[in-house]
Amino acid sequence: MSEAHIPPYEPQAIEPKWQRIWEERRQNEIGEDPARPKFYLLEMLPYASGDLHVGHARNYTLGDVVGRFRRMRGANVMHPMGFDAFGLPAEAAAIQHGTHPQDWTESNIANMIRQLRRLGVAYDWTRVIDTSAPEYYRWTQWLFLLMYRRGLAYKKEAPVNWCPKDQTILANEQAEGGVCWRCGTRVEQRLVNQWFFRTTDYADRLLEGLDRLPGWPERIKTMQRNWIGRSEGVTFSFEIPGATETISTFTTRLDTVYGVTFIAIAIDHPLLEQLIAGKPEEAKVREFIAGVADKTELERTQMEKLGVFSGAHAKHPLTGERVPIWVTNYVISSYGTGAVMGVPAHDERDFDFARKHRLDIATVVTPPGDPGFVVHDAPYIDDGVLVNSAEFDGLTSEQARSTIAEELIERGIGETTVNYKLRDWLISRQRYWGAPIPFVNCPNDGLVPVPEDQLPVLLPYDAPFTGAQGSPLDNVPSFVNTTCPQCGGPAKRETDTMDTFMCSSWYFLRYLNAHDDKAPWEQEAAWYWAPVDHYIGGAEHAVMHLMYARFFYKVLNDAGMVPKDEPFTRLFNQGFVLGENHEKMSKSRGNVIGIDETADRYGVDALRLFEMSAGPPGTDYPWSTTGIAGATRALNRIWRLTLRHAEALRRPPKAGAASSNGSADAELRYGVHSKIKQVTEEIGDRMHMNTCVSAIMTLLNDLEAYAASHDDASASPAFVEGLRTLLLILAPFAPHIAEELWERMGQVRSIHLEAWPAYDEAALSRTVIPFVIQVNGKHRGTIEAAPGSSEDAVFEKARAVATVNAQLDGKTIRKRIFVPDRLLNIVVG
RNA sequence: GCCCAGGUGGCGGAAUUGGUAGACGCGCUAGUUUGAGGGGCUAGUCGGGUAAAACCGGUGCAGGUUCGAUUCCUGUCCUGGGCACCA
Repeated sequence: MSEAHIPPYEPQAIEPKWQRIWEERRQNEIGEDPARPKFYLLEMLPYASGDLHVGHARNYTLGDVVGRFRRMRGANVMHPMGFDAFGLPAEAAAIQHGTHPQDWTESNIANMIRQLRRLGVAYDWTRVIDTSAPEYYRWTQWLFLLMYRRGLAYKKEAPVNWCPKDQTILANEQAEGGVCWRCGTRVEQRLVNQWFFRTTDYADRLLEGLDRLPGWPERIKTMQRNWIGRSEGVTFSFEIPGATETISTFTTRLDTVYGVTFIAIAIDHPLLEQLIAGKPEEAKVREFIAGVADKTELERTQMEKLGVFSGAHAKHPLTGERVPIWVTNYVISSYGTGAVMGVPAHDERDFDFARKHRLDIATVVTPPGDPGFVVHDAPYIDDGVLVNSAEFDGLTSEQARSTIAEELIERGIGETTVNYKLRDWLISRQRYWGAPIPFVNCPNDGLVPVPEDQLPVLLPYDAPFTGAQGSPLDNVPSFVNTTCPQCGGPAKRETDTMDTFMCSSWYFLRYLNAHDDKAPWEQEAAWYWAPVDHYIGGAEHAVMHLMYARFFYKVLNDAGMVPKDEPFTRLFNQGFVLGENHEKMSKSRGNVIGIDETADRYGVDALRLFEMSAGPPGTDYPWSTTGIAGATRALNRIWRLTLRHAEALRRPPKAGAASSNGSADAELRYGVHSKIKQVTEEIGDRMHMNTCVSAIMTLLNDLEAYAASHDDASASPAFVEGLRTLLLILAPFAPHIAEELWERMGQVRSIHLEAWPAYDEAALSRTVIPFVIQVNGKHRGTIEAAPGSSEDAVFEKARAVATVNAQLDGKTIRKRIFVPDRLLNIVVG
C-alpha cells in the first residue's frame, strides 16, 4: 500500500469495534479446563465510588497485560471484576443528597462497568459481582452463620463512639479528633452489645502462614507481624496485704522484676474500687478517672503520662517489699491484664512516669562490662547483666528471664503467657447500608440464628436516612418485628449490619460460581482455581483487608471448603499515578485526570501504553500530557509501518526465516529475538512493563530504520518476522490496535489467542560482538571481535585503537584483566 | 523515637550477576516538509572543553574495598511510607 492510501489511525473507531467483536465472540469467557494450567489473576475489589481516573486505569491495565500475556503463553486465565458496594459513602451520599444508597450504588456500578469495558481489559463479565446484591450477601450471611457454627462468632459489650447531640454511633473516621464530624460535639464512649469474630484464635496461624508466602512483599509481611504483635512473657501476681484478691501483671522483661518500684493500673481495672474504697485518696482518684474516662483510647495514647496514688500497696512476690499502686492513663485494660509492673530504670514509659511523680528508680540490669552502672538521665532498656537481684545477680537478662520464670511457676504465682496486639474482629456496624446480621432476638430462646433456607435476610429498601437516632433499621418495624425460627413466637431482628470488610474477605471465591444459588461456590471450581495466583492492589490494604481475607480463608480451609490455607500466593502492590504537579491525585486538588476525557482524546491503547511505560509498576509517577501524546505518536508509527507493508504480510511467511540479506538481516533478527527474550522474562517475573515498552519502541526504531534502508524490506523474512513480532508483543499492552493491524495483515484468528513468540537462541548469537577496552579502569575505546576471542587477540586489536594506544604510550603494562566476550582492562604504571 | 523503601540529565526513568552511566520516552534546539492545527521527517541534547576530536568531571554527601563501584561496605544528610505508650 502506498503512503497516500494509508488510512489514518482512529482509535475512537477501532477500539469500540473490537470490544464489541470480542464480546460477540465471548472471547474472554472462561471455564475450568483440566488440560491447561490455570492462572487466577485478580485486582483488589474496587469500592463502587462512581468514577474511575487514570490511576485505576494503570492498576487494571497492569493486570490485563499480565493476563493477556499468560493466556498467550497457554494458561487458562481467570480474570474477573466486581464491586465492593456496601458501605458508608453510599449512606453519606443519601443523607447529603437525598438519593437512596442502592440507587446511588447501582448507577455508580453501571458507570464503572462502562469505563472498565472501555479500557479494554479482558475481564470475564459473566462473573461480575456486586456485594450489595441479595444474591451475593445471602452468602455473606451464610458465611456469618458458618462462623457462628464453628464457634467463631460471639456477642459482647464493646465501646463505640457516640454523639450525644445526633444520638448516633459514629465510625472511627467520623469521630476524628474526638469530635463528631457533622456537629462538632464531643464524642462519648458508650458500651454496646456487638458481634465479634475470634480472629485471635487464629493469631498464631496468621503469623506462621506469613513465613510460607515468599511471593509477598517483605514490608507487608512485617506490617502484619507487627499488627499481630505476638509477645511471649510471664503473668504473675502481686498480693495486696489486707485484700483477698491479687493483682496480676504481664511482662516480657522478668529480668527487671527486682527493679519494680510501683504498680501501674488502668483506670477501669476490675480491682480499683476495692483498692480505693474508704481510703483518703478515694476522692482524688475518682476525680482523676473522671478527667480521663471520656477520652478515647487513641486520645489517651497522645497525652502526657498522668496518674494518682491509689492509697494501696502490693507486696513484691520476691523481695516482699511494699510497692505503691498508681492509677494511670497510660496503662490500657484491653491488653494483658490491665496492670503493669513499673520498672523505671529499664522501661522508657515507666521512667517518664517515675520522674514526673518522683518515684524510686532502682537499677537492676547493667550493660555488659560495667557492673557499677546506675541509671540517671535515661533508662537502660537493653539486655545486660543483673545486679541488686538477690540470688540472680550476675545472670544475663536472657538467663534471668527463664530462671526467674521457673521460680515463679514453681511457687505457683506465675505462668508463661503469650499476648497479642491483634484483637477480635468487631463485625457489627450500626448502619443501614450493609448486609444484615442473620439473627433474631427471641424473648424465649434468646439469640437465634436465621435458618439457612430463610436467607437472605433482605435489607428493606425503605428506611429513614436522617443520620440520627442510631441505626436506621431500628426504625423499620416491618424489618425488626419477626417471628422466632425456633418457637414461632414474636421476636426482633438484629439491626446491626456487617463490616464491609466481611464482604470483601471472600469475594474472590464467589467469582468461581458467581450466580450459583445452591452454594457460595462449588468445591470442584475451588479445587481447580483457588488460591489466587497473582493479587494486585494498593499497600493501604496491607493489614485490614489482607488479614481478614487470610483469616476467612483459613476458617474455610478448616471447614474443608477450599484447598490450601493461604488465599493469595503472590501479592503485588502497585504505585499511584500522581497529578501532573506531582501531588496526590484528588478532587480537592483539582488534578484528577479521568478515563473518559483521556480516552476521547488519545484512545485507550495510548493511555495503556503510556501508563505502562511511565515507570515500574511498584512506584508512583506523575501524569504527563505530553507523555501520552508520545504514546499516540508511537502507535501512529506502528500503524503506518505495518500498513505500508500489509500486502506483503498477507503472504504466508517463508519457511525458516533465516538471514537472506547478510548481516543487516542478522542484526535485525538479533534485535527481534533479544526483545522477545527481554519482554518474556520481564512480564513473567518482575513485571517492569516500562522496560517492555522501551523494548517495543526500540524494535519499532529498528524496523523503521531497516525499511528506510531497504527498498524491498517486505521481501525479507527477517523484516516480516520482526513486524509480526512487534504486533504480538504489543498485543497485551495495546490490544485494539494490535488486533486491527493483525487482521489487516491477513490474519483470521484473534491476535490475543495466538501463541506468544518464542525466541531463537541461534539468532541471539552474533559473529562479532563489542569488547570494552579500559586502561586503568577507564573506558578508552571499544573494539569488535568474534565471541570467544582470546585475550591476546583482543589486546592486539585494542592497542591499534588510537585512544587506547595514547594511554599506553611510554608506560609499562603491569597487568591485564580480561572478561571473556566483554572487556579488557589494561593496567599500566 | 523505631522499622522499611528510595535519592541517577530540564522531566519520567534504564543499567536484573560489580564491567561502555543516562537505554526508551517526554521536553528542548536546529534543519527540513510546508495549507495551518499539541502534524511528518532528519540531526543534536549530562556539565566543562574542542572547529570536530582528544581530554577532565559526574549517579544526594564523606570515606572505604576493587584492575574497575549507580551496583558491595561504613558513616552522614534528605525524601516518601509504616508503627508509635502493647508492658
